[in-house]
Amino acid sequence: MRAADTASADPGPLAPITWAVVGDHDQRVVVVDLDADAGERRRVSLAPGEFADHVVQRELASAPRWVWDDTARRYPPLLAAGVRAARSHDLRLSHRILACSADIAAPGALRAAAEWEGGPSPAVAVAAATLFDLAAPTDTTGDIAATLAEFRRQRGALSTARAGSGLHLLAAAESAGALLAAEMHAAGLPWDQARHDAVLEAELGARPPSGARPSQLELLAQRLREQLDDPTLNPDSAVRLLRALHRRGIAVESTSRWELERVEHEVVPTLLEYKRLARLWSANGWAWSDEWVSAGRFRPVYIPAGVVTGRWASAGGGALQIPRGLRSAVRADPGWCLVVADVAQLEPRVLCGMSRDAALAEASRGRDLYEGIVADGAVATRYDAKLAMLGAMYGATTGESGRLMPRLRRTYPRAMAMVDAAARRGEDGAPVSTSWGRTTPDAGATWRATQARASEADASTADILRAKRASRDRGRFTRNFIVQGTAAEWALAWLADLRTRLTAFPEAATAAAASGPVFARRPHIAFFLHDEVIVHCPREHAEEVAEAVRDAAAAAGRLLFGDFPVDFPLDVRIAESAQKD
DNA sequence: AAGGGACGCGCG
DNA sequence: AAAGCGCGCGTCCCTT
Repeated sequence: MRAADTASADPGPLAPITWAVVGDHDQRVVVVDLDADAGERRRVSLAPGEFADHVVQRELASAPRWVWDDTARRYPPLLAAGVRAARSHDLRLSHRILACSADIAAPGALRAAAEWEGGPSPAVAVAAATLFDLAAPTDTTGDIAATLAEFRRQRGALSTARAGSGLHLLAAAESAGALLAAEMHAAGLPWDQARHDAVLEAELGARPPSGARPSQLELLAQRLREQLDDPTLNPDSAVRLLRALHRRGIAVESTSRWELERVEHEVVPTLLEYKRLARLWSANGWAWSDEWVSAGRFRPVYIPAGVVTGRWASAGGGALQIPRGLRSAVRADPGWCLVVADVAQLEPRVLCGMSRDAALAEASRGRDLYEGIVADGAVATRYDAKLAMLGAMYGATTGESGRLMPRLRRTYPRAMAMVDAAARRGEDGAPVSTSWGRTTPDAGATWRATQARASEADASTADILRAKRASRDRGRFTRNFIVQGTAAEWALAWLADLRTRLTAFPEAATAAAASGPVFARRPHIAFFLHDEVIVHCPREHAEEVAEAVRDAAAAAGRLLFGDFPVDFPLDVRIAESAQKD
C-alpha cells in the first residue's frame, strides 16, 4: 500500500478540499482535520511510522491540503516512503510572506509569533542537525498546538487582506513550490557522468592526483610565468597577478575579465584561457561530481523563496550556476528524453502585464519583445532595446543603458511609470509589493539613520552624499523587486500548474532509474531555474508534455493578469540533452 | 586553525 | 564595449 503512487488518484474538481493540519505531540504525529472555517472536525494520533500510510489513504480519498510547519522537514520522509502529496500549506513560508505584506491590514498577531520567521533554509539546518546527530531544532513550531495556532493566525491575517489581494494564491503557489523543491531533490537531474568526464579531459587533461593542477592548467600557468617574467607566480592569487601585470606595464585596476579584454598584450589570451579552465576545474571539476553526482543524478538542495524577491536559491553544488558548457552532461535516461522550456523575456512581459501597458503588450505579442520595441521605433536595434529594457528594470543611470532607457518612457509610459514609481518609493524608504502581495523587507534602522543624519543642520557633504547613494541603492532595489518578484510568482504559477498536469500522465513502461522515487516513473520536473524548466519524460510522451508546458504557461499568465493580452511565448526543445545546439 | 571579507565568475 | 538587479561558491588573504 505504501508504495502506491498516490498521484494517480486525482479526486477531480468536485472533491471537497479540507485542511489536514500535521504536528507532533508526545512523540506521535497528530493530524487534525479542519473545515472551511478552521473548526476542528476530526483528530487522529499516529505513530511516526504510520504517518505515510495515513497520507496515502487521505490522498486516495480526497487529497486534502496538508498544513505543516515546514515542507522541507515533513515531506522528504514521505517521498522516501514512496508517498506524494498533492497540495500543502507551508506555514513557515507563508508566515514570512504574510507577516510583512503591505496587503495585510492586521499583521500584529503574526508578527508577534516570531518563532515562525525561521531562516531561509530550514532544510539545510535539519540536514546539518541529522548529520551531526544533534537534537531536533529547539523551536517548538512543529508541535500540533503551535501549528494549529499559527494556521489560525494566518487565516485571521488573510481575512484582513485588502480586496483583490493575491496573497491566498501566493501562499498556495509558494507551498506547491516547496513540494516541488523536495520532489526535484528526490528525483535529481539526470547527469551523464561519462560525458562530464569527457568534457573535463578534453579541456583540462587527465584527472590529476588530488591537490595537483590538471596538465592543461599547469601548462597555461607556466606560460603565464614566462610571459610575465615571474617564475614563481601563482595565477590564482589576484593580488600577485595584478602586481605582475603592473610590472609588465599593463595598466589595469583589477584582474577581472572585462577589464583584461580591453588590453592588447600577448599575456591576455593566455590569462583568459587560464581563468576559464581554472573556473571549470574548481567549480565543476572532478571534485564537484564526486561530491554532488551519484547514480547518474545531480541532487541540489533547492530553497524556495531563498531570495527576498521570492526567487528560489540553492544550497550545495551551485545548482543555479551550472555553466552552459556543461549542459551536455544533462542527459535523459535510455528511452527517456528532456523537454527543455524557457520563457522568452519573462521580466519585461511581467512588467507589461502588471502595469497593463497596452502598447508594450501589442509590441510583444506573438514575437520577440525586443524586436517589437524596435518596430515601434523606440530604439534602433534589438540590442539597444534589450539594453534599454534592462536599464529600466535595474535602474541604470550611466552608460549606454542609462542613455537609452528614457526613450522607452515616451513609447511605453505606463510600464515605465510603474518601475519609476517603485524606485521613488524605495528612495523614500517606503515598501513596495509584487502583484500577489509579497512586500519588501524594511529598509532597516541603519538606512533610516543615514537618511536622518543627512537632514540634520550640521550634516557634512559626505553625510549627504552617503544618504543620497543609499537612497538610490534602495530605489534600484525596489524598482527591480516588483518585476523580479512578480516574475517569480509567474514562474511559481507555471510550475504548480505543470506539476499537476504531469500527474495525469501514465506511468512509463520503461522506468527511469528504477531505484528512484515512485513519481519519477512518469513525466516529472527535474530542474527549475527562474524562467526555465526541464521535464524528464518517456520519449513517447514528449509532445504531450511539451503541450502541457505551454498550456501551463498560458494558465499562469491568466492567473496573474486575467484577460490582459500579454503572452508568454516559450522556447521548447525536446532532446536527449539539455545542451542548446 | 578557524572565520570573515574581498575578489572574481558562474547563473537568471 | 559596460554597470544596473538578484544570487552561490571557490580561492586567497588577513585577522583573531
